[in-house]
Amino acid sequence: MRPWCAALGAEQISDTVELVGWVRRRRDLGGLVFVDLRDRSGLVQLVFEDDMAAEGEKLSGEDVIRVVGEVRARAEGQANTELRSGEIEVKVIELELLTESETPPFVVEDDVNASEELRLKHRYLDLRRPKMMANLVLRHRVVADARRYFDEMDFLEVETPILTRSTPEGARDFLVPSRIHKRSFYALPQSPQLFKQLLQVAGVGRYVQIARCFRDEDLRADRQPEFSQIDVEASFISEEDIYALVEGLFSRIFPIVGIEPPATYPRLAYAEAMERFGCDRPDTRFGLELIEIAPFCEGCGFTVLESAAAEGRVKGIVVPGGASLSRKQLDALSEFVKPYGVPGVLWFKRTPDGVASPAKKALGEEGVERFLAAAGAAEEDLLVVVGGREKVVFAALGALRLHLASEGRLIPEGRHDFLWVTDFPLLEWNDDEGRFFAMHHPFTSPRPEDLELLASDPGAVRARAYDVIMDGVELGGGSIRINNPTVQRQMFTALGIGAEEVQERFGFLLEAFRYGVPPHGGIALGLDRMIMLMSGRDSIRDVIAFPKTTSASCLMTEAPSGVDERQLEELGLKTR
RNA sequence: GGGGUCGUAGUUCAGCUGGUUAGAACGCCGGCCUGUCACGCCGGAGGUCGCGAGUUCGAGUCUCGUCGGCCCCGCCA
Repeated sequence: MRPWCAALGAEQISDTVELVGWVRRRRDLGGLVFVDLRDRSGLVQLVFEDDMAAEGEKLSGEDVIRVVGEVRARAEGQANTELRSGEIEVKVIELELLTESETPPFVVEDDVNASEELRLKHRYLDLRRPKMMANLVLRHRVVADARRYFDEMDFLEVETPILTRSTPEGARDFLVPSRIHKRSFYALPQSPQLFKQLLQVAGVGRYVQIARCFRDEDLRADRQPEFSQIDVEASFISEEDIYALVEGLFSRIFPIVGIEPPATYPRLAYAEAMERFGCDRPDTRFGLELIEIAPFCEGCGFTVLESAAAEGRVKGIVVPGGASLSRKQLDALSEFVKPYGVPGVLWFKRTPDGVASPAKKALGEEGVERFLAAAGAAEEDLLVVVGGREKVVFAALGALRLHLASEGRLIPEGRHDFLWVTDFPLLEWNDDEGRFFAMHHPFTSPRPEDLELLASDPGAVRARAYDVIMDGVELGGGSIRINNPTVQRQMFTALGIGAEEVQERFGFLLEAFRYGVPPHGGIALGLDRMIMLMSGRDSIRDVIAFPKTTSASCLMTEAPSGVDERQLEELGLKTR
């Protein structure tokens, strides 16, 4: 095989090699022409001299060429330490222009900042940039190592259907019309959930799949309509087995980028995570934890606080050194929290000149002092307080905490925190629909000691569910599943799904469970987010070869698109 | 569904309170150049100011609408 460009080094000196690749840049000195040749591995410098100089002059950016040349050491002091192949260069003896390139719409180099729109339209050029190619390489290495890891642990990779049936609950499905069965639709899987459970009934015992999942919901920097999971399920296991399995996996793959996770991760109950961080996927790399304020509000003399404490929750954050924030900056904090459904923040300051707060008139100097003392605010500190319904208070302060940390650059460079969040609620009340929904999914096992609450106080039941969090990003989540048909029926009852609907939607699962279902559980890890964190990017688009825009289109293929009338007819469909 | 922000040479951007011929850098084209690696020097071409209305004597600039990119809320695990 031909060598890769960047693989050439001192060992190949005086070898004659054949190279292929793309012309990255030409430096034409007249009778002497240098060309950087690029392939997946990187760059090597070609030299066209004497008779060949005229040949080299004809080349331009992104032309595809084949050369035969002699590897030689660069002269003293002319090595390029920026290049892996910088000690050598290749004196070209023979040149073949395989294909000429038109001038590309943007220069194919790492530090050229073409708009993402343009990069997505010409994704093949974008991927040619070394940083993007490195992301593809990293992704491959992680997947390859993960597969090796699970193979060593006796897991079996099994493919599950992409054309499957629509199930209620969870995200909106992508639907695929059936030509053969008019008015019937397949759905693309939101995850292989039911199949991986059925594989346990089948006796696979330990299942893994790099699975593509589809969810028709609005997009974000970390959300694409199709994404990949490292999907895992096993029989006869407990939470502890899953934790150890995932910790073992991460210890294998994170070192690829120089991150060494601890052998085991701290565990945090959901309720505690919410109280301390206002978030079920806390970033624990910095402080600014939430403080309970409500006990100091009763009878304090400031009606807003009194009623907030009586009807909901009041919590705050102490910002060390935050007393220096200007009025304008404090107003901005209020603006920041408004979208989360609270009226704003109430602030208290302790400065050398005394205390300050918009509530000072109502509370008096002593009142303000009492709040600051209760929150443990030192001189020059700022206390911000938010009151309202529990859900919005947590949402507002959880978001504000992250905002303050990034504004104040409070996250230590190079630090990475891994942790498990456990004991999630089994069910979550939905106001719009007026019923409970499964927080994880309807097959998640309640904790046995909470089982009796399922009928009386469904919201209080804790689940045998867990999420693995890194740096405030949810990398994955899973649960021990229900393997008792009676409990499963109780769960459906709590969800308000009638017996008939259960039979129609999930009959096949319940039937399977009649024939010997092993206790089982699993987890799904977000591969794209994992690669994003490993490569230090802030969007999963950068680690997916051909991603969609935030409006779910592909700028390269212009998908989605209209189709022929005839295709619609065959499917028995009419568009409006 | 809602909010914010951006859209001007091939690219990244500048363009003031509306006013003559819309600029810069990089890229591109031509010329010179034998040790460059962001090569250098000289010269040149290149514009549907996203699109559509409106206000105005006059719109890149103001107003409304619309399309597209990005970020966030809702939604989604």
